[in-house]
Amino acid sequence: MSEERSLNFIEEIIENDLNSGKYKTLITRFPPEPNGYLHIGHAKAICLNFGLTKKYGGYTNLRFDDTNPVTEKTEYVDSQQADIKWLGFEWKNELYTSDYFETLYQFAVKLIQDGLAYVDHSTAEEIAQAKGTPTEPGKDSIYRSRSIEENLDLFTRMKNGEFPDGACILRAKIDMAHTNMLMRDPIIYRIKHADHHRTGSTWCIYPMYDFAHGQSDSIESITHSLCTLEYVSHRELYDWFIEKLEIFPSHQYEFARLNLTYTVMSKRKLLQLVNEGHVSGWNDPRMPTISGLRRRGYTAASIREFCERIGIAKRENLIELSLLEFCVREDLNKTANRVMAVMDPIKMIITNYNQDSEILIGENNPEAEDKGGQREIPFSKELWIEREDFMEEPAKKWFRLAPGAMVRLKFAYIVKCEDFKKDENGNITEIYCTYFPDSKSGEDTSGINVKGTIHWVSAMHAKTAEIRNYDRLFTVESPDSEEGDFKDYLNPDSVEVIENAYIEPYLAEANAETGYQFIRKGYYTLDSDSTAEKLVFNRTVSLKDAWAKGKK
RNA sequence: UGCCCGAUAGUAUAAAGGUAGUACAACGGUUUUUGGUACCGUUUGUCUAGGUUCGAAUCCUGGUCGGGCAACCA
Repeated sequence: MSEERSLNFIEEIIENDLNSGKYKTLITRFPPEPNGYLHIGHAKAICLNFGLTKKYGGYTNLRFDDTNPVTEKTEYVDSQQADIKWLGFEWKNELYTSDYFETLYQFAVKLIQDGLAYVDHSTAEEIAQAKGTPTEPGKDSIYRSRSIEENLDLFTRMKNGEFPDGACILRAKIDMAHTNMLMRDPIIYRIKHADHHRTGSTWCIYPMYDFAHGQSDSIESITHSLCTLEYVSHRELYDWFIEKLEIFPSHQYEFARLNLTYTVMSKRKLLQLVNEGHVSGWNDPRMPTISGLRRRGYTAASIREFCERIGIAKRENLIELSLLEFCVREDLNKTANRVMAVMDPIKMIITNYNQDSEILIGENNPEAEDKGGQREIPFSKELWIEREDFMEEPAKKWFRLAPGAMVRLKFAYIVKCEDFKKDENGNITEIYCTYFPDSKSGEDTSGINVKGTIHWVSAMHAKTAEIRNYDRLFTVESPDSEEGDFKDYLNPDSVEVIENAYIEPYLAEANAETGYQFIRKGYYTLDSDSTAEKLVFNRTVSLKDAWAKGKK
């Protein structure tokens, strides 16, 4: 099929199955539990499942694994659907495990009839106690040998709501001494008198994951059921139920989940960050959620590219955040219009500029195929420039402004620094320059060569905006393998808010969903907090900065 | 102390018994009206001990290290 690119181990399995005629059509599924927001780790699974059927044909179902009514909400169903669509994938069928509750119930009845399941009245503690340990076998429950008739009757009564939560459970009868703990008579149905987000109060017994997932795969004729490594030991049970129920044999294959440096990925920990107010919500731009990344300015294409590059394997991994950043820079470099914004302003006065102002023309994106078009940029006698672009006593290899030094103002003229003014504290307040009228960008006849080009905004035309410069959320590579609580390693400087940055007028009409490059600074996007009066920009990622790096 | 996974440059990922390659990172250079981009180059690797073989990252055995497994969660 594909000769050029090497295959990952799942693609190899699929190609073998397709070539041998084992399956004619590939069917996969993405099965999130609707109990939280999707994150970049889910994106890996989404790209895998949908990408496979895109590549080999067939289709992918979206199935909400909603077997636990107390944790699941419609709100999450909606956000998860939106995130998958935004990532650029389309599912064939929108399905819910809860659609199969009746079928699953019948499956359980069959198991009982075949003498392979029983109702147990032991308490949770007793069951845990009797389970044994990985090195010691468990003990049979005293309810294990009940008659089929009695089990049938009790299970019916469980379903009819005759028992309170926890009074009893239905267990598969396998082997209490099995070396795989999951095979020691696993619980398959429990009583929960709780409202389900889709089935309401129709049911008061709900199947456990292990008694729902494989069967749901089977019902949908999923050929390749892909999940993460922590389910490896569940596969034995998955296969056991399919065999005993004599239903379509879906097969489970496991791959390593994504771990990212300077990030936590578990839903529990992300929820904690939200609940304890360390971030503003699930879509805080520092969160690794799809909605957070989107708000931060990450593009769907860049996330898909990232998932492509990290590969699929069975080994535990910790991917460097720099790869994700590379992917978004690579994408935005081709699409983001170049604009100018000054974050830490200092005034520059061009002493020999005698006009009021003029309109300059700027090319929006030299890297785009169509160059991104052009825009007007007003220029005048007084400008804002970046404080860090001036050094009173220039360092070695300093290409920027310093007394007597010359730089080009991007899209405009070459200027020479003639003088500067300080306040009583020694802070520089104003810089005085002269400009070379014949050095205008695009029609430069001055013959002057300068090493540095800096960005600027015309003071009289500037608009203001709030700029939020985000950085990594944690100070250590692997917050959850560090000693103590992962929250001890939160980065106190994960966001720097600049209340009043100066932006060029063109940006007043910035729209969300669009990435901009603030020249020499980074990629930015309009935040949803923006109002007509106050624009807010998020830094998606900084530009590489060889100068800053060299100084360290 | 049981069972199950896994182990290739700093990080990932290829090489189906036959040249250890690619990307990111790092470092150096060229180009540049962004110290960006682009382009070129450099450094760094098969966990270990045996065995099979003309030949082993790959197959076999032992060991070491890492991860998972004892929720009425998924």
